[in-house]
Amino acid sequence: MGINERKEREKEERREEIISAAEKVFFEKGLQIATMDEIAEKAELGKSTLYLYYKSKEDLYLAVLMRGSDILYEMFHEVVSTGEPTMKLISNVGDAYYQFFKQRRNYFRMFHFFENPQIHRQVSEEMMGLCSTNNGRIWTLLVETIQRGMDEGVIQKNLNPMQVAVMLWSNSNSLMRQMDREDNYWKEKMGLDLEATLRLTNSLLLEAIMTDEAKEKYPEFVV
Amino acid sequence: MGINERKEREKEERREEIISAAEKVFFEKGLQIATMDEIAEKAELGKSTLYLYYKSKEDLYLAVLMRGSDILYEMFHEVVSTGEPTMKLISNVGDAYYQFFKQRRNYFRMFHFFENPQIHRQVSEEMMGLCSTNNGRIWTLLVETIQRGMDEGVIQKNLNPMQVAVMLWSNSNSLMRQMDREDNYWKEKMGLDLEATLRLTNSLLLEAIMTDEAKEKYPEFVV
DNA sequence: TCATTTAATGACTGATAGTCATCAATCGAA
DNA sequence: TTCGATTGATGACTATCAGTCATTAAATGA
Repeated sequence: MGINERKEREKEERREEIISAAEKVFFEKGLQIATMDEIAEKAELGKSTLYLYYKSKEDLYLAVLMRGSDILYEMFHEVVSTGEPTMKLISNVGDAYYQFFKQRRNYFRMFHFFENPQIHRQVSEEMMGLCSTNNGRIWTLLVETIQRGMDEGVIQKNLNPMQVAVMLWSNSNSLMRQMDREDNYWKEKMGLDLEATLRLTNSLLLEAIMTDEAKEKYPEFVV
Repeated sequence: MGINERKEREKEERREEIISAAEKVFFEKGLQIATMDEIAEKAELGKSTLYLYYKSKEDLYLAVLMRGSDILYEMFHEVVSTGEPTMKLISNVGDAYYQFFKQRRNYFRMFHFFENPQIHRQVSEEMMGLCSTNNGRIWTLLVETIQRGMDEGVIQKNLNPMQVAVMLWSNSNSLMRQMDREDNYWKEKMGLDLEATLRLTNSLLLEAIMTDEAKEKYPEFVV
């Protein structure tokens, strides 16, 4: 039955076309201001057609967003697969997230969706499940890397690896969010370089979770 | 001219009534789902009347939010006025923010508004100005306290006091935001206590910015 | 050839932010 | 006290937009 396979493929292609059209509009306008009519026009489809593929505007938004989390996962995966010392890997993952922020700003912005539960009214169960799986991969990768650091004795063993992951993520994420919003305000009005602040807090936290042996072995991580 | 003063007073009272009605609705539904019709009904006024007092739903939202930032300012102000050692003050301010989070959850949630610039389309210049002033007071208070810590030699002098303020705020805020969203998820699915994570990161950062003399003098802040 | 399944759509509904012409109450000058 | 003017309040309206549904068009295969 080659016909069914072709149809399946075409359907998948159309789905991707819709995501690409939506991406353009969401990048430009954000979730609130983007309209399904505009996305439909950009996709050269009727608005109703979009609803054959996605149940709501929010679902479609998440479909775009997942392209972003796939990219982030790949970046992290590449970083932790280099075979460098684990302490360096953990530090590099932080740098990679900053790279993602700088290079994929539009996707980074979309991630804010998860930070504002008030928007979630129209998200379908299925889509939320897909996103959870996607995010889970990233968390697993982070936690495993930190666990490895503990096993190798460079990270203090009395800490909870997930706690460390949340701590580092939370800190980076929050400062980058602030940079995205109002970097210029802090720089010009307050004379404060948020990028430097990010580097500083990362260093302080990293140093705080290292073992004494690791500090001797890797003095470059000691402020 | 007692009449004009009475009118002025009545207008101010009505303004407060509107804010109180809006507060109930926004607390219950959040910015997106709350409707001006519902607020008008709760205030026992016509919807159009609301627009005589506030230019948009967002402006009204910010009027409510500012009640929250006034409360937070008062809490911080009380904490830093106790005359305790500055190191203790800085630590207490962190605790106060956590108290605010626990006791004034609804206001804490509203603060998220500032973290999502995509919502801001309808905020008037005036209202944004009022909010900036309000927030400015809080930042000034934080920065001054940290500066005092530096002057007294308990905080490392090579740091930028504003940088330290942003660092501590950003860290607390981010973790509390996460607790608000999905504390149960992390607790039950991941076995992770976010409150403990918050305490840990606060301790680590605080210790990292202290001078060596301060660590000797105040060993309770050393992990 | 034609009935059936599938994909696509335009016209529609319902909800809601924001506007505006009009009305009502209060005020102050004559 | 009277009446024009000012101020406050409102209901009816518009514009916008997410989401629905009956209908149409196209592809399929018996």
